[in-house]
Amino acid sequence: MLSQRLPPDFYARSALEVAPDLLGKLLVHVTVEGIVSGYITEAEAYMGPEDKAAHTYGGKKTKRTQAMFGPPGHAYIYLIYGMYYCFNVVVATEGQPQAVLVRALEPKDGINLMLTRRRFKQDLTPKKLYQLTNGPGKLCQALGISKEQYGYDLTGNKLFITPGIPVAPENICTKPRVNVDYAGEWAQLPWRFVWKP
DNA sequence: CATATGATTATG
DNA sequence: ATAATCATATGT
Repeated sequence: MLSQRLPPDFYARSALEVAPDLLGKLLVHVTVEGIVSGYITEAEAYMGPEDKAAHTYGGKKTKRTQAMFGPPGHAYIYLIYGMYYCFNVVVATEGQPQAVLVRALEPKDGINLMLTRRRFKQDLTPKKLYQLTNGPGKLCQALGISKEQYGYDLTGNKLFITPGIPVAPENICTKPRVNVDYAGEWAQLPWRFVWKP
Protein backbone atom coordinates (compact mmCIF):
# COMPACT_ATOMS: atom_id res chain seq x y z
CA MET A 1 0.00 0.00 0.00
CA LEU A 2 1.28 3.34 -1.05
CA SER A 3 1.55 6.02 1.57
CA GLN A 4 -0.19 9.00 0.19
CA ARG A 5 1.25 12.40 1.05
CA LEU A 6 -0.76 15.38 2.09
CA PRO A 7 -0.74 17.71 -0.95
CA PRO A 8 1.42 20.86 -0.89
CA ASP A 9 -1.62 23.13 -0.76
CA PHE A 10 -2.59 21.56 2.56
CA TYR A 11 0.23 23.60 4.03
CA ALA A 12 -0.54 26.76 2.09
CA ARG A 13 -2.87 28.10 4.76
CA SER A 14 -2.46 30.01 7.98
CA ALA A 15 -0.96 28.17 10.96
CA LEU A 16 -4.26 28.55 12.78
CA GLU A 17 -6.01 26.52 10.08
CA VAL A 18 -3.32 23.92 9.58
CA ALA A 19 -2.64 23.20 13.26
CA PRO A 20 -6.07 21.67 14.10
CA ASP A 21 -6.12 19.96 10.69
CA LEU A 22 -2.85 18.23 11.44
CA LEU A 23 -4.41 16.24 14.27
CA GLY A 24 -4.87 12.58 13.35
CA LYS A 25 -2.42 12.87 10.45
CA LEU A 26 0.38 10.33 10.31
CA LEU A 27 3.94 11.59 10.60
CA VAL A 28 6.37 9.11 9.03
CA HIS A 29 10.17 8.99 9.11
CA VAL A 30 11.99 6.52 6.90
CA THR A 31 15.52 5.81 8.17
CA VAL A 32 18.20 3.22 7.58
CA GLU A 33 17.28 1.61 10.88
CA GLY A 34 13.64 1.30 9.88
CA ILE A 35 10.37 3.12 9.52
CA VAL A 36 8.82 4.93 12.43
CA SER A 37 5.50 6.72 12.44
CA GLY A 38 2.85 8.14 14.71
CA TYR A 39 -0.44 10.00 14.65
CA ILE A 40 -0.26 13.66 15.52
CA THR A 41 -2.22 14.35 18.69
CA GLU A 42 -1.10 17.82 19.66
CA ALA A 43 0.00 20.90 17.71
CA GLU A 44 0.59 24.58 18.31
CA ALA A 45 0.24 27.45 15.86
CA TYR A 46 2.91 30.13 15.56
CA MET A 47 1.77 33.05 13.47
CA GLY A 48 4.97 34.84 12.53
CA PRO A 49 5.82 38.54 12.71
CA GLU A 50 2.81 39.59 14.79
CA ASP A 51 3.03 36.68 17.21
CA LYS A 52 5.19 37.59 20.15
CA ALA A 53 5.70 33.92 21.03
CA ALA A 54 7.02 33.02 17.58
CA HIS A 55 10.69 32.79 16.67
CA THR A 56 9.91 35.03 13.73
CA TYR A 57 8.33 37.77 15.83
CA GLY A 58 8.95 41.11 14.19
CA GLY A 59 9.99 39.37 11.00
CA LYS A 60 13.27 38.36 12.58
CA LYS A 61 15.18 36.32 10.01
CA THR A 62 18.24 34.42 11.17
CA LYS A 63 20.12 31.32 10.19
CA ARG A 64 17.97 29.32 12.58
CA THR A 65 14.60 30.61 11.40
CA GLN A 66 15.26 30.83 7.68
CA ALA A 67 13.26 27.68 6.91
CA MET A 68 10.15 29.40 8.23
CA PHE A 69 10.50 32.00 5.50
CA GLY A 70 10.72 29.36 2.81
CA PRO A 71 7.91 27.55 0.99
CA PRO A 72 5.28 25.71 3.09
CA GLY A 73 5.29 21.98 3.62
CA HIS A 74 8.88 21.85 4.81
CA ALA A 75 10.43 20.99 8.17
CA TYR A 76 11.60 23.64 10.60
CA ILE A 77 13.73 21.99 13.27
CA TYR A 78 15.65 23.62 16.07
CA LEU A 79 17.54 22.68 19.20
CA ILE A 80 16.18 23.76 22.56
CA TYR A 81 17.80 23.70 26.01
CA GLY A 82 20.97 22.37 24.45
CA MET A 83 19.57 18.85 24.25
CA TYR A 84 16.20 18.50 22.60
CA TYR A 85 14.97 19.05 19.08
CA CYS A 86 11.57 20.40 18.20
CA PHE A 87 9.85 19.56 14.93
CA ASN A 88 7.72 22.15 13.15
CA VAL A 89 5.84 22.26 9.89
CA VAL A 90 6.31 25.43 7.84
CA VAL A 91 2.97 26.74 6.64
CA ALA A 92 1.35 29.74 4.92
CA THR A 93 3.19 31.14 1.90
CA GLU A 94 6.81 31.81 1.08
CA GLY A 95 7.97 34.94 2.90
CA GLN A 96 5.20 34.48 5.49
CA PRO A 97 7.07 32.90 8.40
CA GLN A 98 4.39 30.83 10.08
CA ALA A 99 4.81 27.34 11.51
CA VAL A 100 3.04 24.62 13.45
CA LEU A 101 4.91 22.94 16.29
CA VAL A 102 4.13 19.23 16.58
CA ARG A 103 3.99 18.62 20.33
CA ALA A 104 2.85 15.01 20.61
CA LEU A 105 2.20 11.79 18.72
CA GLU A 106 0.48 8.46 19.24
CA PRO A 107 3.08 5.85 18.21
CA LYS A 108 2.12 3.58 15.30
CA ASP A 109 4.98 1.87 13.42
CA GLY A 110 8.51 1.17 14.58
CA ILE A 111 7.71 1.14 18.27
CA ASN A 112 10.65 -1.11 18.96
CA LEU A 113 12.99 1.35 17.28
CA MET A 114 11.45 4.19 19.26
CA LEU A 115 12.10 2.28 22.46
CA THR A 116 15.75 1.89 21.48
CA ARG A 117 16.20 5.52 20.48
CA ARG A 118 14.56 6.78 23.64
CA ARG A 119 16.18 4.17 25.86
CA PHE A 120 12.84 3.74 27.47
CA LYS A 121 13.22 2.32 30.93
CA GLN A 122 9.73 1.58 32.10
CA ASP A 123 7.61 -1.47 31.33
CA LEU A 124 5.98 -1.43 27.96
CA THR A 125 2.32 -1.43 28.90
CA PRO A 126 -0.16 -0.04 26.36
CA LYS A 127 -1.10 2.55 28.90
CA LYS A 128 2.42 3.95 29.00
CA LEU A 129 3.00 3.73 25.27
CA TYR A 130 1.97 7.33 24.64
CA GLN A 131 4.80 8.44 26.95
CA LEU A 132 7.15 7.51 24.13
CA THR A 133 6.16 10.56 22.09
CA ASN A 134 4.10 12.86 24.32
CA GLY A 135 6.38 15.88 24.06
CA PRO A 136 8.14 17.82 21.29
CA GLY A 137 11.61 16.73 22.38
CA LYS A 138 10.46 13.17 22.97
CA LEU A 139 8.91 12.64 19.57
CA CYS A 140 12.02 13.92 17.79
CA GLN A 141 14.17 11.52 19.77
CA ALA A 142 11.79 8.63 19.08
CA LEU A 143 11.52 9.35 15.34
CA GLY A 144 15.23 10.08 14.99
CA ILE A 145 14.69 13.69 13.96
CA SER A 146 17.62 16.09 14.28
CA LYS A 147 19.27 18.94 12.40
CA GLU A 148 19.81 16.57 9.50
CA GLN A 149 16.15 16.82 8.60
CA TYR A 150 16.16 20.63 8.67
CA GLY A 151 14.26 22.00 5.69
CA TYR A 152 13.13 18.58 4.46
CA ASP A 153 10.25 18.55 2.01
CA LEU A 154 7.33 16.92 3.82
CA THR A 155 5.88 15.70 0.54
CA GLY A 156 9.14 13.85 -0.14
CA ASN A 157 10.06 10.27 0.70
CA LYS A 158 12.14 10.46 3.90
CA LEU A 159 10.12 12.53 6.32
CA PHE A 160 6.53 13.04 5.31
CA ILE A 161 2.95 13.31 6.48
CA THR A 162 0.04 11.18 5.27
CA PRO A 163 -3.74 11.68 5.78
CA GLY A 164 -3.80 9.24 8.70
CA ILE A 165 -7.21 8.97 10.31
CA PRO A 166 -10.03 11.52 10.41
CA VAL A 167 -10.66 13.43 13.60
CA ALA A 168 -14.12 14.65 14.55
CA PRO A 169 -14.18 18.38 15.36
CA GLU A 170 -15.80 17.67 18.70
CA ASN A 171 -12.74 15.67 19.69
CA ILE A 172 -10.46 18.64 19.31
CA CYS A 173 -9.93 20.94 22.23
CA THR A 174 -7.93 24.13 22.41
CA LYS A 175 -5.62 25.35 25.11
CA PRO A 176 -3.12 28.14 25.69
CA ARG A 177 0.33 27.45 24.33
CA VAL A 178 2.98 25.98 26.56
CA ASN A 179 5.99 27.80 27.97
CA VAL A 180 5.57 31.09 26.23
CA ASP A 181 4.71 33.22 29.28
CA TYR A 182 7.16 35.81 28.08
CA ALA A 183 4.81 36.58 25.20
CA GLY A 184 2.32 38.55 27.28
CA GLU A 185 -1.17 38.55 25.77
CA TRP A 186 -0.04 36.28 22.98
CA ALA A 187 0.64 33.56 25.52
CA GLN A 188 -3.02 33.38 26.50
CA LEU A 189 -4.38 32.67 23.04
CA PRO A 190 -5.90 29.18 22.55
CA TRP A 191 -3.49 28.25 19.79
CA ARG A 192 -2.67 24.82 21.10
CA PHE A 193 -4.79 22.04 19.65
CA VAL A 194 -5.17 18.70 21.39
CA TRP A 195 -6.85 15.58 20.05
CA LYS A 196 -8.76 13.70 22.72
CA PRO A 197 -10.24 10.54 21.14
C1' DC B 1 34.93 37.74 21.22
C1' DA B 2 31.58 37.15 25.63
C1' DT B 3 27.48 36.17 27.69
C1' DA B 4 22.61 34.80 28.53
C1' DT B 5 18.99 31.76 27.67
C1' DG B 6 15.29 28.68 25.87
C1' DA B 7 8.24 26.58 21.67
C1' DT B 8 12.05 20.69 27.35
C1' DT B 9 12.74 16.51 29.94
C1' DA B 10 13.97 13.46 33.71
C1' DT B 11 14.48 12.95 38.26
C1' DG B 12 13.94 13.93 43.47
C1' DA C 1 11.49 21.87 42.61
C1' DT C 2 15.57 21.79 39.86
C1' DA C 3 19.64 20.26 37.13
C1' DA C 4 21.19 19.04 32.60
C1' DT C 5 23.60 21.29 28.52
C1' DC C 6 24.76 23.99 24.05
C1' DA C 7 23.46 26.30 19.59
C1' DT C 8 21.82 30.54 18.72
C1' DA C 9 21.07 35.28 19.43
C1' DT C 10 22.61 39.39 20.88
C1' DG C 11 25.69 42.72 22.81
C1' DT C 12 30.47 44.81 23.26
